[in-house]
Amino acid sequence: MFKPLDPLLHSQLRLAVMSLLIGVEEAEFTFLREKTESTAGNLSVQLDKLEKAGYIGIEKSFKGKRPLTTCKITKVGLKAFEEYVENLRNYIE
Amino acid sequence: MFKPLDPLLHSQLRLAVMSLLIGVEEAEFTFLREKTESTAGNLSVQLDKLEKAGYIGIEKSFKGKRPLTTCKITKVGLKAFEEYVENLRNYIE
DNA sequence: TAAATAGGTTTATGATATAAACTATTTTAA
DNA sequence: TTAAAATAGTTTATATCATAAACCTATTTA
Repeated sequence: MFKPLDPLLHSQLRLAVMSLLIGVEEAEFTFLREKTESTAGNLSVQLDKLEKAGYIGIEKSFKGKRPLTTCKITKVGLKAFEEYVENLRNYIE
Repeated sequence: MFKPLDPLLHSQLRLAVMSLLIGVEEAEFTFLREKTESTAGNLSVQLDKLEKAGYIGIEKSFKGKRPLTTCKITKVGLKAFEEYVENLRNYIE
């Protein structure tokens, strides 16, 4: 009936990040920060967790002379997200 | 875009409880415990929080000689749940 | 060249979810 | 008839987590 909800995704900010990443090829740190209206510190921590779980990939490079962090959802992440949503539906429908 | 999710509802067990209470006139503690597969301690704590927020009403009585705790969703609780679900949709659709 | 901005990371803390331990009563088994 | 187990919870302890504050380094601007 109520399947457990992946604690990594059952978090407002991480869920928002995953939601954003599903719609795009890849996204920059600042883009995610603006869209989620989060602080940089919080976003940084949550991105780390998603990366460690293998849900997203993070690439660090430079845009001109400034550091650039680019995020991309992985197959594992996409699958986890879909399963989370599927499970969540039992709670809200 | 991403509206904040009511922290009181963005919790697996409390959400499950509210989900159950929406479907019924009222529900006993033991019913909720079985359906959610939670421990009694956890359930007790979460019911308290829902009650303190005014999302549910709790009545204590007796069934025969044994204590009986009965829970019921309130109008405030129903509205909060509906708003939560509405906000959540932005994250998962 | 001092101050502000950009693009983050690390650290501190307060809140939260959860289970373990506990209470009180009732039923069952020996 | 009393010891043990079950019922129906509550209280307490803990470990984790989300979050923002503080911090860092390089770059741009006044």
